Amino acid sequence: MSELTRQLDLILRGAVEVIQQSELESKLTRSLKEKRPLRVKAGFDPTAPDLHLGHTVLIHKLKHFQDLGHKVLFLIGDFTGMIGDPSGVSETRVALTKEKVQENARTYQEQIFKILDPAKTEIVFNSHWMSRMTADQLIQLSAHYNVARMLEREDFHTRYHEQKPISIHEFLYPLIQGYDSVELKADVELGGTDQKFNLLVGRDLQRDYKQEAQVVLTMPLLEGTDGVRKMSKSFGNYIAIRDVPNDMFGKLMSISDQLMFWYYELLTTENLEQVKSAHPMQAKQKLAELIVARYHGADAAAGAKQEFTHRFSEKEFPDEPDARVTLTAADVADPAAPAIGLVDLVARTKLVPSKSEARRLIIQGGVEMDEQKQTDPNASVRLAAGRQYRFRIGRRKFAIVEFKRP
RNA sequence: GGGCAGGUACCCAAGUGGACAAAGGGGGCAGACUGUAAAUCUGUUGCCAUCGGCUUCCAAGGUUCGAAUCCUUGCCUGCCCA
Repeated sequence: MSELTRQLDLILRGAVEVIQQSELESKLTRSLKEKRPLRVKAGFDPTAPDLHLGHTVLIHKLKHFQDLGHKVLFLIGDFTGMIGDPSGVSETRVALTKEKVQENARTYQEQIFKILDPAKTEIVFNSHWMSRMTADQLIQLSAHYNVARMLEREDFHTRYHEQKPISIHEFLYPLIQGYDSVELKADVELGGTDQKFNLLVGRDLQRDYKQEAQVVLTMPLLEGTDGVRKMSKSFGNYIAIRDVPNDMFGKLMSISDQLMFWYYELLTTENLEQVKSAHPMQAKQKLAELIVARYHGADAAAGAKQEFTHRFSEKEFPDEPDARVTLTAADVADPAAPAIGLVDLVARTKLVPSKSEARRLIIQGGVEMDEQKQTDPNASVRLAAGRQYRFRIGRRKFAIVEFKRP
């Protein structure tokens, strides 16, 4: 197998689309001939320094390029972040301060270098050139594109037709992202399939600025734990790299079997045939273990697995409860015969948002005290000093309650 | 600048003077079922509480015995015309 084919194979693995493959081939050929690494760019939003598994699909692809000897330009879109991107329609993002951006950047590094090789990675900030751009230059830049083409972007198109707001500055985002490629002289830009439009703007702008157009490589979007929408912090369906081992493990175990295969495909190098022939539950546990081990180490993974089995499979009380409450004489009506309403007690654990919620939970059979289901919301619990009461509150939360005499 | 249509609970969305804490769907939570899942079914989903009470329908005022519903002003969004 020629070196070119070897490189292409790895680069294209898992990719959705390459625009244009012939350009990629000639860039690679030239790179090999001139021993000049390709400049591979991918941009990230600094408002969400919590990387999740969705991001790692892209980061792993960057890693592939690195392994092939190319140079990774990890772009942090701090300029755009400082303006605040309102694209979620519903919520306006808060503009970030310089300090916050710096802090986020450090957080990024800490996380991405669990995957990438620092020696072959350059972290760049687009504020570096964008904050120096004059209004004059910005207007010139915007003259390189027109509104009709902007409206081709699906997101804009849809919102336009659904009569939802589109701010002017949202039009600037694709432009700025494209211009970043010009500044960086990117050979290749990676992005999720949702980024396709923005990536293509980069090609157009590079041509306008008399550069060779970058190759665009799109990667699939990873669905979140709900299996429907893309993984995103704002949907609350994400698994963050920095999730503690137990959470990470638990979240991975809660995905559907179907989604599990997809995760295997995009996040691991496991042989898919073998995965499919294994028992789904065991396969899922293995996936969870693999991923936890990647970010937290093998010991943590083994621990998380054990904890999970203990807590959910066997429904045993965990080593460390989610809440620990100590009651004193001040919490009971009659210190001589200490007792407290069940609802109040459950609310005291702070594992439910309100007393009404506690009441509901009890009525619905979601509360156990010392392995006994409690279904009477008006019940009161008699407390013996020094004794620990073990509560299960809801599906997966546990609390220890103790009454202490002063 | 002018005209028109809107702003309802976590989200979408009904309601257009009293029976509205507010239909329906999504999401969440719980129960059943399971493989710990998913799917499905059932219940539940403002707060406090024993009856019952309290605070909500963009904001502030007003009309009324009574307002999410009517009026005024303001803020926000969309469409059309300039």
